[in-house]
Amino acid sequence: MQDEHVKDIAALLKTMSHPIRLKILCMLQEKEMAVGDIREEVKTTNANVSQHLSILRNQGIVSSRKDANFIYNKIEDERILELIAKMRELFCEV
Amino acid sequence: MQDEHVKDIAALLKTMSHPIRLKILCMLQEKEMAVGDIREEVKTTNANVSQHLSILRNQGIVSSRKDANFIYNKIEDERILELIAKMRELFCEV
DNA sequence: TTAGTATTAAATTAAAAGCTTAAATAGCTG
DNA sequence: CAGCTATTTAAGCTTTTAATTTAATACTAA
Repeated sequence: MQDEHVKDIAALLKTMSHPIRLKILCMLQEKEMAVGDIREEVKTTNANVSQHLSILRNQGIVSSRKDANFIYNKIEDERILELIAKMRELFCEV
Repeated sequence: MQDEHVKDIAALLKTMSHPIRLKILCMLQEKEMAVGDIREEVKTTNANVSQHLSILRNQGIVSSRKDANFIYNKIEDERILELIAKMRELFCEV
């Protein structure tokens, strides 16, 4: 693995390494969700969820679409879906 | 994914998300290495490598054996090998 | 247009992580 | 034992990161 890859992947892992952000990514595996929906599950403030979402968007992991008052978020990068699936397989099952 | 898993995996990712530590883990995929060997490749001080290794050991990711003056390190957790292989496949190839 | 809801931005404060340097430990070898 | 090498630990300092609060913006529907 070249240094440039190491740098990029480290940055990706760092973005994913916050419990709230990781949980958001897990929830977004199944369906797209608005900020309010996410807030209910992770038990924090709207503003806090929004901040974490913007970190995920800046990394290119999550994308958003706007519909009326709501902004729906989903995982943009297919590879993240695969990576999380692998982590589930390795660390959650059996 | 339950909250406990989220917490554990987030901690694991955090440990792996430092460029030096990630590079160390990549190097240890192939063979065990002493602190000095690692230092040559990551361009920092012995003390710094040692500190990063102790973080990796505390997480249970890396184990060490002593031989004469040298301490040889290797990846202890098979799942980390698999996870890094997956990351390579997703983010480094093609 | 106004009230209400959802989202974002900015600023502050507190906590954690990282690097450097220097000192300490452990084991080999002459 | 004395000197050398490899590694670890500790202290001090700086930089990042996290969480919270507050203010601002955007849109909808009555």
